Amino acid sequence: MKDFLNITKALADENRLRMLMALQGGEQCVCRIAELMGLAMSTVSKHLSVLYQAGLVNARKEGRWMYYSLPGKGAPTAAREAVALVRRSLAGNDRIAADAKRLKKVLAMDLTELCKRQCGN
Amino acid sequence: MKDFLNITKALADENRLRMLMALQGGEQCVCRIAELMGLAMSTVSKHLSVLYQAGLVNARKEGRWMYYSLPGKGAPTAAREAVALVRRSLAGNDRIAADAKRLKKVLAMDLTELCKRQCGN
DNA sequence: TGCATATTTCGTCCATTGGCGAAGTATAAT
DNA sequence: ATTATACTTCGCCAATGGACGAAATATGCA
Repeated sequence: MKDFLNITKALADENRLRMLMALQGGEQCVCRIAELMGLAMSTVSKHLSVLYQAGLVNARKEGRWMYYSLPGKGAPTAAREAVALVRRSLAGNDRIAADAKRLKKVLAMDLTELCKRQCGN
Repeated sequence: MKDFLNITKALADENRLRMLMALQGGEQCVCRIAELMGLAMSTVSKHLSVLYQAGLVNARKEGRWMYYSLPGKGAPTAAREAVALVRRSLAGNDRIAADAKRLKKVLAMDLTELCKRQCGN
């Protein structure tokens, strides 16, 4: 019960849903997601932590960067099914589409440049 | 997005999950659920309203009683899939099993007697 | 019509949550 | 070693959410 509730609570926030959907484009570091969402890095970090606690994202550290991604086949069933439900339910959504479009631009930006801007904020 | 968010928010509460699961035993009026959950009737009514707004339960009025039930085949896909996920995820849960057991006792109680007690509270 | 009663709505309280910036932590580069 | 930087944690504030009891709203019954 507690596990499933962690999942549903993690999904009960628009920004976290947007982040999950954005991760469909592959793993991302916190900076890029902060840039995409227009939120403070600390806020994004917290959101990703909530998603991670619920098992809805993987986390991988590489140097100074943390890469978050959607859970793979090894992930618990409940988490995978939840992510699948989100994907199906938000597939055609306008906001999500706009995010995906904007993500491309963010991906084109220079990473260190982008992070510097975020951190200097 | 808003619709799906309504669903996830509705599912992000333990008592509402318990109510959804309890409705697997068939449609129930507010009194019985209040008795089952040990919550004030106003609280239960609000919870059911949240579930209803999200499309996760049907509501049927019969005389003074409101009967809530799980959505049927006519319900939107997102809602039906969400309920299905809840059912799968909480199927073997202890608390849910205890609720189901207790629900039988509640069903055996006299309805008007039970409601009188709830209202007099 | 008036009364009983099942449910909803309202007002209030307290706990939780999302947001930010500042401070802390860990890792790379000089 | 010192500095820079990507991220997390902490402390705070405002907004939201869940709980209750009281008041309001139906609906059936005498």
